[in-house]
Amino acid sequence: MIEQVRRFNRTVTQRIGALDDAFLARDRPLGQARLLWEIGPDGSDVRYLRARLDLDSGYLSRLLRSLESDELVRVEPNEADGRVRTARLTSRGQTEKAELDRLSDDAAAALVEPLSPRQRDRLMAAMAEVERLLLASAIEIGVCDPRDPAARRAVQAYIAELSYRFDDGFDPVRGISATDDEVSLPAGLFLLATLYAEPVGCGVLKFHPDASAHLKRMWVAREVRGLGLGRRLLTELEAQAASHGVRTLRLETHRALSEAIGLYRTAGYREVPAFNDEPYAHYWFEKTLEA
Amino acid sequence: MIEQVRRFNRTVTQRIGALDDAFLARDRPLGQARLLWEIGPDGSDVRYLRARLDLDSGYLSRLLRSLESDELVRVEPNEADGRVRTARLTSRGQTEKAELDRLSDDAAAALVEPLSPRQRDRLMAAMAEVERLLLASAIEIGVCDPRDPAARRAVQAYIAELSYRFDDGFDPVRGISATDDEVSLPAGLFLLATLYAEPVGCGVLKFHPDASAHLKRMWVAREVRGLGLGRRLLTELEAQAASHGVRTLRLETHRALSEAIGLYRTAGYREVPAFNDEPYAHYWFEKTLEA
DNA sequence: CACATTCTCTGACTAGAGTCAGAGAATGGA
DNA sequence: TCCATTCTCTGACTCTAGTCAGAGAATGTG
Repeated sequence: MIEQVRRFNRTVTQRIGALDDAFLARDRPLGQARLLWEIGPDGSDVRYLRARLDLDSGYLSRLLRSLESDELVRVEPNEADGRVRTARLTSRGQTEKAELDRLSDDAAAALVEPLSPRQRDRLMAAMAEVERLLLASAIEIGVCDPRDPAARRAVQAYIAELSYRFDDGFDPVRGISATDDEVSLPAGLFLLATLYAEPVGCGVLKFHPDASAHLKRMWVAREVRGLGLGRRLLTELEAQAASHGVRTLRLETHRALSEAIGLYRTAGYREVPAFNDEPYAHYWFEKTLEA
Repeated sequence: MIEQVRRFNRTVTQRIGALDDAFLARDRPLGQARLLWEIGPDGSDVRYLRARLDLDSGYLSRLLRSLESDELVRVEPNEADGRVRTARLTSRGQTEKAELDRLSDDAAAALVEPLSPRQRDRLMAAMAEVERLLLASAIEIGVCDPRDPAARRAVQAYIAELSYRFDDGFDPVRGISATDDEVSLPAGLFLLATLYAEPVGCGVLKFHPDASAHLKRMWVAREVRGLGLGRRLLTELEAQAASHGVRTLRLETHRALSEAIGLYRTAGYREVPAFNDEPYAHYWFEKTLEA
């Protein structure tokens, strides 16, 4: 298997990487080209660019100066915060970016050109599959403080999702609580899944004194559904629970969340009578963890 | 379709490219690491390394010096030709290379680690498919002088293949001729397929005064079979023939070459009575080209 | 044997990519 | 208001990668 990954690696970097680098940049240093690309049509704060491209602030500053002297970019103060500066593409910069885009398109087209229509179809399908699965493998899961901004965004997305899907709406304060303290160690924990530092999933545990735990806030972002993230989160939550001495996991869920219900059933949860009065619940589940 | 290629590109270079570069080299400049890798267990002539990695001779020389000063490589004169020098790994160099290998393996393993067994299987299959098709698209086809060393190697491989497959052996001088002059323009042409500058297929045409041409020397290297190269070669030969005013293509083939026979049939060639006395032929085919 | 060619190497460059320390302005919180 | 922090920028570096010209030894060829 590892041999396959490495062979793939070799072929792909030779074929695709070559296109990318020098090619795409048309006499422009790669760093500048990447930056031009990342600024985008609406401009970007310099600090965002720094974080996104993971550049040294001095280096980024110099890159921006050189793009400015080519009149491709304008860097202007941010009106909300005087320390921050915002980079915007000039109209010349937009033209240049469109040109880079075109070259990249051409390179991609040249790649499939020698293939027969059937081979092209198969290549597209296989590429989509590889991309999907590499995306899945790029998702990182870890325990995180619920006060972390990324965790906050995850919970907000979770609430927005439920409000949208429940025919009766969703008001988080009406349900069983999951305060910051309740889902921070040692009382519980917050598990966050991120893709390139963006939150794409979460789940929380509240530990109880009787070696049981309550599972809540299971959420998987729409853009990464179908990648098995729900199951990965659930497995990891169970492992975390077990390592904290939990023997029984309990959870409740809403009838609208059919994928979640399916997930719980296939993961070995059995339906039990209502063990609380959560207003948004229609199903209650329980699973005994292996020692 | 182009969008798919570019999306793939982005994801893959982010996930796989990252592994490769700095990572794999463990504090060693990438150039040195690549060189260490390319020298291989039996050593390599410096000129081979230069051609293979496409490096400037001065640059390569300096890279070798730096590897020598780290005692990873020994460069010694070639006994057969005093101008040529041969680079060999020292035992320390071999250890270092094994270490790079191990890191690369680990990186590949980490890539698949978050996936479920089923996802891994699908990823492996999709990677193999992408790799295969990108390899196919990397094959370049062009008219070439039959005296070119790469063309010579192709013909030799062709002869070796037939000698192996024909139960009655194969002696190229007994068959219909295809001399250098006969398969050079304007009398004919030699079409060569190369993969990374290595010959992997060929085919030749001999033009006749009656607007017909004779097709010979169709060969596809074993390592690239199943990539549709035979059909690509045939299509290109037909296009070349048509552009030289040919209306009728003729060819003969041996009963042992079943894939070729199938290819000719599905490409619109119809079997005709023997039109020559080629001693190794069992089938004769003909196709009228569209104007 | 003379002469062109092949092969490797050295010297003298350039450019891109990136690091590190610190200055200076703006901001936020005690 | 003071002080720590945030954000951007400049100056002074390093390292890798790569180019170009030419020297010098060995080899092949008419």
